[in-house]
Amino acid sequence: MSIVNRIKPIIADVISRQYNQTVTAADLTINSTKPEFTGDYTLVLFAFVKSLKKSPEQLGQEIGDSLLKAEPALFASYNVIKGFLNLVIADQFWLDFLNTGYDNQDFGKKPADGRKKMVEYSSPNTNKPLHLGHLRNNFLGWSVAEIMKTNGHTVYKTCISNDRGIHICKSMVAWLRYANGATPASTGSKGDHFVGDYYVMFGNVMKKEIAALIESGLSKEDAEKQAPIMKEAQQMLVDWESGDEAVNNLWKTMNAWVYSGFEITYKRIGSDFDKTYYESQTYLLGKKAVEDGLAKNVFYKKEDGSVWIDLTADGLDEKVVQRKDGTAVYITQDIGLAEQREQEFGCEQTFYVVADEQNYHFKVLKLIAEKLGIPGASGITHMSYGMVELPTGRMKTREGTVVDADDMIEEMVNVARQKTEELGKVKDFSEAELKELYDIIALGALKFFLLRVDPKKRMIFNPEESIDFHGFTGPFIQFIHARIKSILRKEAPVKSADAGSGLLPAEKSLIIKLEQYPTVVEQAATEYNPSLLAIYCYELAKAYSSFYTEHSVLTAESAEKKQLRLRLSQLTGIVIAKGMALLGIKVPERM
RNA sequence: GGUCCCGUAGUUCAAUGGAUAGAAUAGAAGUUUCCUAAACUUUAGAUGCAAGUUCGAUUCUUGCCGGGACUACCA
Repeated sequence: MSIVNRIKPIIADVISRQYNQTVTAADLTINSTKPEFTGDYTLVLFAFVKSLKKSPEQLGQEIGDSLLKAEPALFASYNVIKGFLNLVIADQFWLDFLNTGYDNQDFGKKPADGRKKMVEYSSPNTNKPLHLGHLRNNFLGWSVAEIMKTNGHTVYKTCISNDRGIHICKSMVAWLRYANGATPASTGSKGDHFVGDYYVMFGNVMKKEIAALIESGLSKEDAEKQAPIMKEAQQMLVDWESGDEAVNNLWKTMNAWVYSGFEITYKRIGSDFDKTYYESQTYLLGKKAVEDGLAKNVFYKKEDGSVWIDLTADGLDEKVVQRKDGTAVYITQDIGLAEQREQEFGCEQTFYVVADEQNYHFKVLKLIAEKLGIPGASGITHMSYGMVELPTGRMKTREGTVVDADDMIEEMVNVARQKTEELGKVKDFSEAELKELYDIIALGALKFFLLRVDPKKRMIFNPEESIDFHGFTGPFIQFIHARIKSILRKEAPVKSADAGSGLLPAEKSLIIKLEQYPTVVEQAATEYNPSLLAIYCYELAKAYSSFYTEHSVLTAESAEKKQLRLRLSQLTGIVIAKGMALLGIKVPERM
């Protein structure tokens, strides 16, 4: 149990008895003591001033005295400043914590609780390569899943591949028209990029065709409807749905190209899935949901045959759930898929890692699922995250302002190589070792950059300035880990010896930070927010860095101090490695 | 028009209603005979505007200004 959770009931009990009031642990506000004051944790007293009818200063003195009396082994001293009771935890508590757990590889890990969760993330379209926005999605989804696993849950990672529809037909049409049979192999390009180029080409050609039609006298609206290439794509979608063999073969071929490209990227960034669903296989599931909804009078049919749901009572709109031609719309497919997955996995909660532009969509989705009485409907959770933008605004495929994922990674690797060569600290590394190190640093920098920000918030990526390996970055934390490993290679802590008596400030700050790790993991899991863990890892590394500069480990003042610092180093190394692993970031032995 | 989100140092990000609003980076000044200087230390710099609730507001409420998303028989 964490120290904060341990002292809370003690304090609540002391207050309750002393003032004859019912105060529970949940009523207490306990913060880390600000560095400019003396203390480890601070109780905020203002909340009790009114009900107990005493001044904050007096309250603080009385509670502080009682705590020292009640738990002399736990509280060393206290001081009261304004409405804050600053508590100093006894050194012996911190030393016991360190000496019993300094080599615990499972620190922060909870036992399995049998609760099942699903995280659906990544979910790409198979008509273009992944970009920076997809990377945020992939890193967030993967990390949240791993954090929840460490928090004791059983987690399934899934992916829905948006592999059919008009957007897929667009790249197919362009390929048919202009490729002359070219393939990724014949052009030496990566499959997803190859197909993506034709998707872009489609847009360019359509723009020209529309312009020509407008020139010949058509209105903009009509021109957009009548552009020949668009009509071809629409016809192709109809053909695809009717099972046309040629179209289906082309579709299979081009999707296979894209998947071969995705596989390379996924492997490199570490994304993995327990199950991948394909829209081409699930898009008909919505039909059953529609019948169901009509039978339950949740949906209603208009004269033209289209099916709707009225959500105005819930503050939303009327939404169409099936077109008049009987085909399913996107949201209905989602309902069908949700139902199927519930039957397959039976998770109490399903996280959809999808950008916040779809907030409305998921509000509607959950409402419909609930009204239909689909099991697990209440567990539908939109893990909404903000989009990644450039300093110039939103990334747009058509305007070529998209930051490609593969290019991005490559550039980070180049910077990692350049910096590493400049520093010249790993000249004895083999080619393979260097390559691995560059990847670790490059992806560490990229993942940390995207994960350190609160997922809910939009973030700006500046290509010129965002690639940094100094300060609040992944490579800084990796560097601290390498330093720790360098010490531990020379000498590791000894199991038997008991270490330390008093704690110096830098030692204590570090140990307090270490003790918080399980609490941070738990919080990151319940709030599904990896940035809490990223910030924590940085603060821990920073605390170690200051400690390292101020005190020598291997040539400590005494054998006892050396043992203490070796243990501090070892536990810090473990927590950094474990914490970063939950973000999908590896840490090197040397760098 | 309607619904929702966001405005914090030059820049990118923090801050369960609590102490003098924290970091990083860019700026200024230092630190290496000593476990890896991708480091450490010091310094300067910010809550869009106006009211309200509160002992206390970056946080809650309202208005204004500025930015964004959604509001398709698209996915």
